[in-house]
Amino acid sequence: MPVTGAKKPARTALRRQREKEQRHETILGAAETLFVKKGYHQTSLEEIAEAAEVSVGTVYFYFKNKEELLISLMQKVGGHLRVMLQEAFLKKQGTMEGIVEAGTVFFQDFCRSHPGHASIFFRESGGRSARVETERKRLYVKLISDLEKALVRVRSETGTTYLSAGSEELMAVCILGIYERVAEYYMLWHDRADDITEAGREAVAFTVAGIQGLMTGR
Amino acid sequence: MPVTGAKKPARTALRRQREKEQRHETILGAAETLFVKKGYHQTSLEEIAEAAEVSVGTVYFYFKNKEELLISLMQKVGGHLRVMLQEAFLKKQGTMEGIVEAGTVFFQDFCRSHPGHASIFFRESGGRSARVETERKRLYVKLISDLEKALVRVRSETGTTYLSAGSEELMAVCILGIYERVAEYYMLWHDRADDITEAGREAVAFTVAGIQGLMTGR
Amino acid sequence: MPVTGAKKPARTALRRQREKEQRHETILGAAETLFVKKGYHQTSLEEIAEAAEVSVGTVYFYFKNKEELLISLMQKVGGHLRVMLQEAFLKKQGTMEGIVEAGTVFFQDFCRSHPGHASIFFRESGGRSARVETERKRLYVKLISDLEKALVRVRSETGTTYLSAGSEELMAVCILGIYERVAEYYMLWHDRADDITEAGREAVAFTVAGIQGLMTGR
Amino acid sequence: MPVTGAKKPARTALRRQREKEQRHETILGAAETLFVKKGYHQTSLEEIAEAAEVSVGTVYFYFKNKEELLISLMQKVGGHLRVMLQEAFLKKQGTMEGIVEAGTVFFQDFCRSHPGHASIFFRESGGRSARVETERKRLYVKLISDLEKALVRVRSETGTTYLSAGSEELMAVCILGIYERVAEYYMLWHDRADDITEAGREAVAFTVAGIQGLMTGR
DNA sequence: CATGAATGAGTCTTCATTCAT
DNA sequence: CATGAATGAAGACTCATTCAT
Repeated sequence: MPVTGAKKPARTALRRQREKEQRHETILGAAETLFVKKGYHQTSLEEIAEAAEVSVGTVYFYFKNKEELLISLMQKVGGHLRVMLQEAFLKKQGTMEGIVEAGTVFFQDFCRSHPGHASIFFRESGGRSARVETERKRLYVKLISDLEKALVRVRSETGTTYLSAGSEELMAVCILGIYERVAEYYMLWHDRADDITEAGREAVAFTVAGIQGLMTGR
Repeated sequence: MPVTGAKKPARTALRRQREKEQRHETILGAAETLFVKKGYHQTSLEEIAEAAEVSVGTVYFYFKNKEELLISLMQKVGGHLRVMLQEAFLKKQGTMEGIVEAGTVFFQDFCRSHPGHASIFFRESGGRSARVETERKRLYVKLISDLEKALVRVRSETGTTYLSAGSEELMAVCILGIYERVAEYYMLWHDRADDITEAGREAVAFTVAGIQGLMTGR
Repeated sequence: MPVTGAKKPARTALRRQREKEQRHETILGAAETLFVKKGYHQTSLEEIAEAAEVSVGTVYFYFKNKEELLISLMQKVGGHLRVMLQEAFLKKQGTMEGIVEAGTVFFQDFCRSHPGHASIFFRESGGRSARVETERKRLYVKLISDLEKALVRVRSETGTTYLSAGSEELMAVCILGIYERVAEYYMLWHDRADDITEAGREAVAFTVAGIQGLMTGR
Repeated sequence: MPVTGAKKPARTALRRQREKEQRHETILGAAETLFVKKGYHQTSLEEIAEAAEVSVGTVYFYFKNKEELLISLMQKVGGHLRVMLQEAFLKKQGTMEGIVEAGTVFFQDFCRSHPGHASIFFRESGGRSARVETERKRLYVKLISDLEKALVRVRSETGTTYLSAGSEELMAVCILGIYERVAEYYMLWHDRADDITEAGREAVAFTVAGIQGLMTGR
């Protein structure tokens, strides 16, 4: 059939496209593994290339430079985290349970299934070049803003008020801080993979109590 | 008098000792300033030497290597922070007010008078070499342990219990996470130097509420 | 008609031939523009391909390598220059006016209509690889030889002699040196596009006087 | 004697200073040799270091980067050339003989004793980075300006006028062009080391005749 | 003790060139 | 013929560290 004949090149092009994306992912994955294990500065591009089973030049074909590799990783992880939290908020929209759900999702799903992600996002991203720092800030601010909005909705739905105009922002910042440190402490330092379940539960309880503590009307 | 003669070298030795300590401090100060401004990896030893108005070799006389410089700094800052918090706890021993006092001291005194310290401790220390990472962990663990003990005392003095055996530890971790992120968010990112006062106050309220939320008996 | 059928592929072949030549020119043109603007070493093959709106591989189909691109350009420009000068000599064969004409053509026509050509020939060609250097020399020698022959003819036609046996060669070299430096000085450095007219006129006068100065019989 | 004792450190410091300068020269010399032999781009910094019998780092201690090495060389050579020409002009101040003297000095002294210098100045300096190009221009402009001033003096001393207001500049440019091409043609290409003597003599004669050709009053 | 010149291993990055599709 | 992804050798440059003076 001529139709089949005509389709062939299209198929090839598609396959190529797919292969290209796969390679992009492979390289990113190799970088992630190494950054988590050895740290950004302690990882050389040659190592990344080797781990991804490509040449150094190929890494540069897919990523402008080493910094871009880290930023891509941060964005991927950050985006992933936002999506997870957002979905949790939506499940129990406008209630404190949404906050609980989000925390649970963070500690049970995000941390447990991608321990490296937390490492990239909370540890490797800090104190690098100006460019990285800017991106890190951008991502944090987005996450905080998401949390803030969820808290605003909780307030308006429950018909209460918070201590001050900036309370939602402050609480969002606190919650992120809790997530961050608890994750690093229990997962990356103590490797108490099962403790994170229990710790996460209590951390969420702490969070909820903290929020309620800043509510004035009831 | 021979006594005078004998004393002279002692005096010189003392002066030398003093000068030595001063130089040590000068170098450490120069490193701190630069690490805060440009980041650890972006600062070269030559820059540090220049800023301290000594030669590169002199820096190596006082510090084993660059890493040691960062570790010294972390220890200095970490020690300073511990002392401040410890004193706060002691003022209102065994009560929740001690926790409040500590938080206040952190946000009002520590952050406001030494903004660079927070940067060193919370940002520059992360994701460096294994050696630095170990030290960072050690310092965090100490701080957490201090907080934990304070919480234990509060519990026993107030005659309550917490949710679980690990609750104190978990809460300590949460509190440190809050301190850390709030400090970076309001001070280092937004440069809202005055907002930290208000934010700090609310963060402390959040903390207290969180702790009380994990108390079971009342 | 079968004739039409037979002719069709021929036509296609012709078109192909034409397209091929066009592409060759397009690539050469893109390379010229970029070499003039950024310099040979500062221009990458990818840039050339992009400017010519073809792929990198295509450039390699038409030119053996990057060096070949520069050499082709040099040959094109050199050939062009030779033709222009040759025509000028022929117009007023064997007289000093032919020399004048050639100079005028160089400064008015060559330089003004193709400022990039002078740049390629006089600036970009120098100090590259051995291969390029050889080619450059070959082209210069040809030009000098042309000039030399013109000077020989002038001498024999006017019935004079020059200072020595090598005078024609020496004068040819001098003249090329004048062309070269005057062109770069007024055109490429000072961008005094109109000054080149006046300067060219005087440079020609200088040249003529120089030649006459080496004539012994009159 | 205590005086000797006191002087010792001074002597050491002086010797160090001298050694430092020597090393600077050694590196510059090694670079010159290699640039002349292989060309700037074909010479790697490692080769330069090896030729100078120092480490790569040492080259970077004395020169900011590779470009700086070339620029230093150009400046050295350019300065040297200027001094030689200047001295020649001064010998026979304000007369055409000064011009003759300068030409003679260029071809006999400069070219013959430092064949590499001419290569660096006239060949290696062209078509490099923007920075180098700027410096090259600056040096050429200075040389031209020197020649121009000498020509102005000749005019005023001899009580003649030139064709136009820009004639001196134009003639200076022509003369430099002649120097340049004649040097490269006879020395670097044909390696007719003895021919340069004869060619130089005639080139000077050509120059003088050219200048006189542009003189209007007599 | 202080100095600062010297080291050189280690890195990132570029880019001409190739070749499977 | 055209494409453009892949290669990897080559090179510039940095910087922590050492050590003779």
